[in-house]
Amino acid sequence: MTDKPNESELLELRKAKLDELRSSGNAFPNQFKRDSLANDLHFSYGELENEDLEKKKDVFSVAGRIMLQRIMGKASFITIQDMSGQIQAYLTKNDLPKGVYEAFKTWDLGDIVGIKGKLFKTKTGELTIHANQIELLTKSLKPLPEKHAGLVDTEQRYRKRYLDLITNEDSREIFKQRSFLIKEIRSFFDDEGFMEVETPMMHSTLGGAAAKPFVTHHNTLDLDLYLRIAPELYLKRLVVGGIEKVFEINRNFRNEGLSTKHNPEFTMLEYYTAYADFNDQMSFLEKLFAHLASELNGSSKISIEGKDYDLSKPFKRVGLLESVATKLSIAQEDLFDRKKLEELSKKHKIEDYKSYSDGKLQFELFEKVVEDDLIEPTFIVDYPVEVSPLSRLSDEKEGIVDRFELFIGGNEIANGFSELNDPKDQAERFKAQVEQKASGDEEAMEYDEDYIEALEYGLPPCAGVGIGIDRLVMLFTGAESIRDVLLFPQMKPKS
RNA sequence: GGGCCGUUAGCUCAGUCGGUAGAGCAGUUCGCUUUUAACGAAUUGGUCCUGCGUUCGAGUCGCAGACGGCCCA
Repeated sequence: MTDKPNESELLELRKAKLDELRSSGNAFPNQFKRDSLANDLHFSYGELENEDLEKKKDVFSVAGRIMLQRIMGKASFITIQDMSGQIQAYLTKNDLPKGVYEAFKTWDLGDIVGIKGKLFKTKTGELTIHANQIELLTKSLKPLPEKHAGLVDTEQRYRKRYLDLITNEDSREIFKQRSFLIKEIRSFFDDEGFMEVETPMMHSTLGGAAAKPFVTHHNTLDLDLYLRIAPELYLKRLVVGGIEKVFEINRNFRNEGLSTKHNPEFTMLEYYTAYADFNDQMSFLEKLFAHLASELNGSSKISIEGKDYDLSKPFKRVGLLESVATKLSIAQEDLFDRKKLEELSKKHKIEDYKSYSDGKLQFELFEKVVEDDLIEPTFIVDYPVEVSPLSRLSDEKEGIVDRFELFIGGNEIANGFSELNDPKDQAERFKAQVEQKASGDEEAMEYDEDYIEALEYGLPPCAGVGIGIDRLVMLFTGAESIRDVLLFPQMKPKS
């Protein structure tokens, strides 16, 4: 937003204050050194009494944004906020250098200050820094949102996330937890002997997931490229290359609508383990989730929709067809009867169902009727091969692949399978994808010749998993919208 | 794409039946040396999202649009 021709009175006044600072010296000093964070002081000295604090005689320097102020004639309290939390400072005319208190009184909420002084406790027991020095480090020109309610307007919270972060502790907490979870995931995979990699974000061949892509253009190569929809095919090339345990945490881009569960760019964890199968990966996921819950909350329990679930217990495992048949109170065989399948598809409003294969219809029905009800952590297994072009065929079940998806709280959280490492089979699956694309499926993959060649050198038996990090964070923080776990969710520009 | 809801001061929100636009916070001025959503007194501040229409008169009613939220597809 640019300033309007006739700027508001508030802005004008503060700009005048800043101009005065400019004319009387450096308005944006950069020399102040902080040695303490608010919460560290509370932690280290919060329990001490005034006698002990007086004996210490330590001088601390803190810095942060003025959030609250209680100004009296010759003494004031202000509350400043830094990245750790808040601390109160006590300023008196007599204890500050000449003229500083008078200058301070012209400062505003939102200004960023540095303070030096000793600690003491007020008569209500609040740890406070008694300033013998205070310096205005950055003048804030725009007024902060309301001090009690904070920034409430959802749109503004997303568009001006910095204001949301300044005023809403809940929001700060979610992003701290997000950072913590990702750090824990990294250390978990590190401990398990995985190597983290980064693979291309710009792909010349589309693959690794069923999704519509974004297209961009490289000028000097004069080449259209896709923003990646998944890193899968590159990560498996790395397994061919001998990185037998590999993972990547990075962005994927899918050209789909926006919703409380979808953002066009989102963060995905994918990992691949050589000499493991999809059953091993389900066990591994159970271990990962129990670990994350206990590291984040100190307990393996998480709360979903007001109910507690213990992630240290094995998750339920249910066959996809079984779940659909149970939900619809029909026999599983009915899901192989083309006529009955089409009737069900029509009834549950699946578009274009006539052109879909049986397996695709079974999968679509599952998504329509079962998915939302999978609140308790549940592995759905036995996926149709038609919707799993990169998964290894089951040794026992015809038309079924060694694949699972993990659902918690009605959301798909993870997708994993034993990897298809037969180059001939993979080539045929790609061809089928190309045919589907030709017949109008915008989400189908392209034929990746280079990947087939990699498979021809030998991909060891392996299994891989993808986890949507944003949805994982939603799960662990209880956020109801993906926008609440993304610092800058996609928004339409305001004209 | 469809339905419902929202958009009023910098922020949080009222606004009755269509009849001069309101409060709290923030700001400004004054007072106040242990306050803490500091307090007391005074006071400034409006493209009522945009456009068109109905009407003597629209924040309010109608139509169209923008942006956002929720639900559905």
